[in-house]
Amino acid sequence: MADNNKKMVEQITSMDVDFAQWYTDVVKKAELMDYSSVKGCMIFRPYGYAIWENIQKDLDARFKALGHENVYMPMFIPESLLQREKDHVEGFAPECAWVTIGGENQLSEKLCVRPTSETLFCEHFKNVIHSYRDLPKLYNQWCSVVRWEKTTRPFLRTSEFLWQEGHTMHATAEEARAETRRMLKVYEDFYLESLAIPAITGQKTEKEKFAGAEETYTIEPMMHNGVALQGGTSHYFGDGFAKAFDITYTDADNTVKYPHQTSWGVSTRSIGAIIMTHGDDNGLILPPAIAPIQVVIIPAAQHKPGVLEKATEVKDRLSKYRVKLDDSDQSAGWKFSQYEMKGVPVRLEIGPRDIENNACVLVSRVTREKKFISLDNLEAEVEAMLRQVHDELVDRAAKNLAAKTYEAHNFEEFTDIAEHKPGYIKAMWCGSVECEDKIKDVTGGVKSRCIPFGMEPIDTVCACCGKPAKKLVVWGRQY
RNA sequence: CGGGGUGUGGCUCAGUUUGGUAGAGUGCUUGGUUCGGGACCAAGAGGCCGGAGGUUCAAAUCCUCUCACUCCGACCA
Repeated sequence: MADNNKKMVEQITSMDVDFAQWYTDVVKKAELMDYSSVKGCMIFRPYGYAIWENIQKDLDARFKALGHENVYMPMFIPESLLQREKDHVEGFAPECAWVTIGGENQLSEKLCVRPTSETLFCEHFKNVIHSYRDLPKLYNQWCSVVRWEKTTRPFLRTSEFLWQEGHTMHATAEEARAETRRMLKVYEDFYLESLAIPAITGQKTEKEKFAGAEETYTIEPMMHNGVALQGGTSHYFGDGFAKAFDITYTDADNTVKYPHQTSWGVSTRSIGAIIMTHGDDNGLILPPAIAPIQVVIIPAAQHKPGVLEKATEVKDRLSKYRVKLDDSDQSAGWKFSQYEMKGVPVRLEIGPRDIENNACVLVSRVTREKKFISLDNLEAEVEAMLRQVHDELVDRAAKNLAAKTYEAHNFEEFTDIAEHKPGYIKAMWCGSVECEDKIKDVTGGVKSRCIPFGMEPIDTVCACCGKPAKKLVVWGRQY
């Protein structure tokens, strides 16, 4: 192995040449998805869907550990129901798909294919919440939603996408606010621990918050090219929907009150985040926690007696992991490239020479370094390398995030960075929509990502207008 | 929704300028030799050229309309 960084896969466009084309190449070549004849919709192929299943399992366990229960709501929303909350319908109406015909008859009321399910949950909450004893209600649903997008890209923006949407009702505003923040933390932990993606978290500005919400919180991972991806959001609704839907409960003091509401969601867009955060010119790199195949075993000289037997034995010893033994008759080199393209975190090579020495070879997808190990230490070495892959991915992503986060103290600095340096810009903000609009206008698309948690002010005046600053905001372009 | 690009065997594309009835590589199938970084030889199968209409003796090629994908904006998870 003279050059570990040599590009083996000619079919994938280099990231540095054309990031968008690289992305499209990877999702296709890694067999994550395919296009369908339905405009704006995509097919999840087995490997891509398996990633989503692992994400689901992981997140679902985190939700259930906190007491959330899964439910399933209808996929249609009658027009009158959607219109109950004014801001909400204004926000979503432009991207709704409508059903107007049932069978062969015109419907008396058209049905929206759900773009999100707040209204359906509220209609139901009205029926099941009567007493303070009925609260909190901690619901979640796994489903797909439809938003009639004008431009689509695999995983990042499709007309139909898969997600989970949590919807909760609480007795008090404090409790609902705490839930909103708690679920954002769940997302933050999930991104870091399971997807190996460190991210900035914080609150959305008024301009960027969810239609109908009082407060929106967000997790904003940065992709390899410095562009942001909204990775998940958590909303606090106050009692706005409760009032619009007339949801009330009788409190312990026998007074009638409105409950307070939250919702929060993560979608299949998170798969796009994985691809664009970790991938390289050889293809996908999957974090071990959600990789459909964590270890691929590739036998060398597999036709020679004893090799496949030994490889199978190794596979059995690693049964606590998701392991695949590829004994197809492709050449070993072909298999190496194939599984690198598909982002399998750890490759295990075993051939006659290794078997003679009671050894095998482990190769990390991140560094592609070969490590010769004794079969005596097999389990521990595999465990260590999987952990190492995860840590290296986190480390690499954190370095990228840090390296591409800049500070701007005035408008000239801001526009200069926006034009020349892809990434995040930390800058103080006066709180006005005018400054947000101006920045977006002048820079051609840089928007406020969030008012981040845990960052100190860097100045006293707004980087845009020079008036006294209220908040530090992280700005950037987004997918 | 505005601007660009592309639609030709499964995939990547040539052929379109100058109409003459479809080609390459790769993949696939079968047989053999190989096998530790995308192996080689041989023989095969597979496309009425995105769709509709028009011009013409003749259309992948020219004209009109349409659909899809893709990139760049605006909108959004």
